[in-house]
Amino acid sequence: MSKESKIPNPTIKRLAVYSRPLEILLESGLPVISSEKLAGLCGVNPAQVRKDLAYFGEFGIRGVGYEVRDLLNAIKGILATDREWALCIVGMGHLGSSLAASENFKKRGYMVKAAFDSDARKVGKKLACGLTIQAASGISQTVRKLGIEIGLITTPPHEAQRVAHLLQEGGIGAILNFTTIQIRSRKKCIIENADLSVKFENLVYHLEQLDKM
Amino acid sequence: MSKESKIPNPTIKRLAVYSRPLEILLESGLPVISSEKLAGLCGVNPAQVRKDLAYFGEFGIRGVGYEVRDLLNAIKGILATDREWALCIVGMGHLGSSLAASENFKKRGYMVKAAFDSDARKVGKKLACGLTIQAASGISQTVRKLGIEIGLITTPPHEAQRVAHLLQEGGIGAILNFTTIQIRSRKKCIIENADLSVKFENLVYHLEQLDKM
DNA sequence: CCAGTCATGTGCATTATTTCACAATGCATT
DNA sequence: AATGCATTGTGAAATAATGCACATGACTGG
Repeated sequence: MSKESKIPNPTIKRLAVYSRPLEILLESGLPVISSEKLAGLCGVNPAQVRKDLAYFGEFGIRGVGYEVRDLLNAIKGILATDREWALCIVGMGHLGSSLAASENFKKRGYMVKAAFDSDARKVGKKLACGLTIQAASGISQTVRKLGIEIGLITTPPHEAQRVAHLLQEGGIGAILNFTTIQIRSRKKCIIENADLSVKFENLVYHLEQLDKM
Repeated sequence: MSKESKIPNPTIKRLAVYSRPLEILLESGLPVISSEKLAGLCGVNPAQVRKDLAYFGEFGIRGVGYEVRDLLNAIKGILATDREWALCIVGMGHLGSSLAASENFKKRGYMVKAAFDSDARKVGKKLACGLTIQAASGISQTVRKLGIEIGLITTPPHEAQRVAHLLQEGGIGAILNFTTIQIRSRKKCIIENADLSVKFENLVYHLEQLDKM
């Protein structure tokens, strides 16, 4: 139904990247920036910047550039980061706890509404952010009751699939999977992987290539 | 000089993904797996699996599949994850600390050899992993002395560029940048970004698209 | 009001990546 | 040894993403 002329996924990722320097430039009071300057700050091609933005409308002024404030607002609107999102975290190990504690997320409107763990010894513990760790068995119920939209999975790999299922039972819309296994789902639910070790191995491969030369 | 017929980067990332189920399958004792099954486990196309592997040689047996043990070893060799790598972490906030504490990394051969912070109140503190937090000013020296190959930057964004410079001064080979800004470098140094908020915004954009329908 | 300058928006060529489809080949069975 | 079956390895087609190059439009100064 939607006419959406299919936006490439890399474009969405880059919009997020563009928004970072724009935030800084806005604070520094710069009124206008060219695609060339912005591209330089983000390490991409200027034509790429213009094309990415052009998917969503004409935000620039020919011969001048883009108004920093307007462009940033436009991007926030496109990415839907101009509102709050309700989150939960499953798996209160080192990573899960550090995410729960992060002030950065809250600042960006990602509100951690619940924290779960399947380890009975952790359940009931109070986190620095004020939340109390709940039993993983109650995930579906809590997700539904609190209207949680995004779930972070930071459990050991073998629990990830089961947890994903529980989250989906609760009607969650998106999952960010930090574990090393791929989650499979039948329900309509967006699943994004954030397996750090993939990043590491990528790095290490390229390092090794350099060494060989 | 190297004839390397240019391996696509997505291929490298997928090799890492393939290795996860293979590790599990190896433990479970399965001797052989087909590209179709492996592809299913990883959520990719079977032809993709075969082509990815074919870049590096012929690992399969026609009519049979791939021997799990051999294939896993081959992938580990390709990715260079069959040896230890020396790491340091700069920025001992929530994220940096949780990475330092992670047993997973150590298990995979990523050895955290040093931890830095520019906050004088944190310097000298002892971490659970046994390391003592050092002053950021000593980064170059320590990196060089300990032969550290990979640096993780988990500082606030405005410190990232300066830290990257210090790491490079120490002769580091690769940087994994967790901050929201892009690092620029003149030296030959591999820089990979692991900005979590980009993942979030991607998720949120797609969620919003679904809601609109 | 006109000419000059600058930077956007975009059609098109190029490059990169994925997927198809099938020939080649190993194994099991007779 | 020959036949049938299963699954690889791989050209070639299809799809996706990037980058070039230039026409277009906005602002400036005379």
